[in-house]
Amino acid sequence: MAEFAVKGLGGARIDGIAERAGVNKRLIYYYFDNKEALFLAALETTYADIREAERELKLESLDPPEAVRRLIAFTWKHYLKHPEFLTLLNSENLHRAKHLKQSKRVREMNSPLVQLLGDVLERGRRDGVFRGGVDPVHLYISIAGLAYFYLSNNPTLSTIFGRDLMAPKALSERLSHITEVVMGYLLN
Amino acid sequence: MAEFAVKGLGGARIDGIAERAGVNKRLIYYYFDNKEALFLAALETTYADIREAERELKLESLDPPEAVRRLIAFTWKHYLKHPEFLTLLNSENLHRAKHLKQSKRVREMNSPLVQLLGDVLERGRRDGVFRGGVDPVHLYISIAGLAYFYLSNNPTLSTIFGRDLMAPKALSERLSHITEVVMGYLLN
Amino acid sequence: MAEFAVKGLGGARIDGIAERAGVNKRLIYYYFDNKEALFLAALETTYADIREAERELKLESLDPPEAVRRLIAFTWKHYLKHPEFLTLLNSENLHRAKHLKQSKRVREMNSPLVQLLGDVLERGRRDGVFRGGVDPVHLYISIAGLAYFYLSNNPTLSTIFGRDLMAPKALSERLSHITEVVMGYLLN
Amino acid sequence: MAEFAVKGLGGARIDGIAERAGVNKRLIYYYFDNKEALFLAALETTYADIREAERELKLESLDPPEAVRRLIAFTWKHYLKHPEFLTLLNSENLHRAKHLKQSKRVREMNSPLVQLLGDVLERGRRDGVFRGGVDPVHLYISIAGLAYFYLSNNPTLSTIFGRDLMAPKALSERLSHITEVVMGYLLN
DNA sequence: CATGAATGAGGTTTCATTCAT
DNA sequence: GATGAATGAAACCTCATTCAT
Repeated sequence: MAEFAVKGLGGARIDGIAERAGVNKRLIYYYFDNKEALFLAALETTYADIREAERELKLESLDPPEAVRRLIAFTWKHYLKHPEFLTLLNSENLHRAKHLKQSKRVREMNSPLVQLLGDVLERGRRDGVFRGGVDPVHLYISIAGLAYFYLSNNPTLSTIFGRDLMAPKALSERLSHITEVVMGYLLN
Repeated sequence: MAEFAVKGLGGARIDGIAERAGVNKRLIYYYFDNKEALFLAALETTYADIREAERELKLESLDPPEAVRRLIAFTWKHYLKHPEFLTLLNSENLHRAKHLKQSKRVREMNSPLVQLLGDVLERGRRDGVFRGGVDPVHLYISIAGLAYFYLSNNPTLSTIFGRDLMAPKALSERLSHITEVVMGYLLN
Repeated sequence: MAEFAVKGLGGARIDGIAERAGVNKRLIYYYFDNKEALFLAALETTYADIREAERELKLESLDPPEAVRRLIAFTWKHYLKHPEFLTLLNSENLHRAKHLKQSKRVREMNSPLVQLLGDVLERGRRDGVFRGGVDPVHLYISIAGLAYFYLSNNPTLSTIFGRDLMAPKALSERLSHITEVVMGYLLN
Repeated sequence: MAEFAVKGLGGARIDGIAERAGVNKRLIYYYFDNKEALFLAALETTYADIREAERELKLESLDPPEAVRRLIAFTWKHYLKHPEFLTLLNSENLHRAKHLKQSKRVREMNSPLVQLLGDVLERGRRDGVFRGGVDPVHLYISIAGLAYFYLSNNPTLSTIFGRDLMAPKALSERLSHITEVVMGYLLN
């Protein structure tokens, strides 16, 4: 995962993976058919990790605004703690999701979040605190995008803006900003 | 650009580039030192393209809400029309912006947009239509992120959600959604 | 060694080396970092060979004139039998000894000959058979040079003088000549 | 000549030669058929240079010991002043004198030195100052070899002996040494 | 006399993968 | 379960040379 995360699928080296793993290169082929199968395994693991974490969220037991705030914070922190998730996804998108499409495992562990977010939005609308007509898929993508893009594109953004966007203060400001944008949009 | 966009820096092949360009492989080395120098040239060109397009925007002559809507639509359409910009940037971020940092050209053509967006936000606040305390850099990154992530991660998102997010209808819905999110956040 | 000897460092071909060695080209890179590292290994081996041979000389157990004659004959025969030593050295000198300077191995196996030759000269001087004031380093270089130049530059010398200087008779005459020059100089 | 001298025939680059000459690469091909023809031209020029210089020697007008001393000093100084001569010759020998053999020009300008040296040796023998039975070709090669090897192999020798053999003092000592060796051998 | 553009052949090196044990 | 040795295909890059003007 580390090798793929830092170098991408194409840039990763079997030699590098073997060394990081402390095993002989040949052993990798004992367990995995080829490099792409190994990549898929890494991808599946990162998806499993995030699904696992999502299960702790319990959005259904919170009042709607709090639930959304929690989802935002969770997303932000997970991406921050798991940069390999971002780079693995970028690699997979470069390959037009060809591995993901083959993966039974990932298809089986579909996220409950969109469903849960839909419920939260509906509750909020009924309570009169949220606006109506919000597509939970789009909102989910927006929350993800607001966090993902900032972190994934950090090197170019920091360079272009001449500002260290990974500094602790910049990071906490970003979380506040994302929360304000989403809540500002949702709240009546 | 096309080759780098589809395959990434590591995956692109000099042979492929030569073929697409209709020239001898050797000729590429006549003009460019090596693959990375060529990549940087492609990157610089895409930056030049977007800066060129930005100059047509004239945000300063519009009333604040209209100016923001225009910036959003511009960003969305540019990304949609120039998918290579997204993948080149992803490649560059995978390499921690190492080429960009070396590029005098890119540093010289810094975007006027953040400055202009700051002016628009200030005007809107004085007019009483926009909320105060908005950092233009963060808002700019948010607008970009809302569009970028949807398009760049489209293959995995479409797969995960089991929904064709590149269908024309989905695309126009996305633009509306982004606009609503940003305006919902900004407007008092 | 054979390939480097015949073609020089620049002219040697990895393909040629692989073929001579009867192995796959790729295997060479399994054991050696690159062409220059392989060249250094060849160079180190030739040095090891001559040092090994030098150890059999036992100059210290001979009377001085005999010791010098033996050193001359040894030098001559070693060069004659190991033409690759001459060409490898020429290559290395063309590169200003840059590989040799990096080589721990060669530095560690410094020749005992200069020391031994110094002892022999001193003994001869005390016995009254040799002249005094002879720098063993210069004498060593002279013995080497008298042999080396004749053999290394044989193609051009034979061409210029219109005389086959590699003919057996010419070779034995050369050894006699070198011996006479050195002994004529040394003996009182 | 400079490029060939520093890099050898194989290592020299047409680009490098063009740059040093301050002309377009194509122009070289206007005057010379190919790289080897250019190399031959360089080689011929260095030979012409040394023949030109030899003509100033006038050995026949000096008494024998003085004539030999002068030849030694001349050889030493010429090699020292023209290091390119040494490296060009080394290259040519690596190629087994194949260019030299083709060269009409070099064959036509055969050195008068061996003939002259033969005369000097004969005069010296008749005067009773020189030993008899000295082959002028071998002596000529010896004088050359004593100088050539020291200079041509200087990088490796300096490295092996851990001593800067190109220092001014070392150089003047070398000339003295060579002179002593040759005169010590020749004089009765 | 002079040059910028272009090229084919071939060079070193890399890399995923397999063999043999 | 584990490994050192081996390999074919292909990658990037180099270089002498020629084309067109």
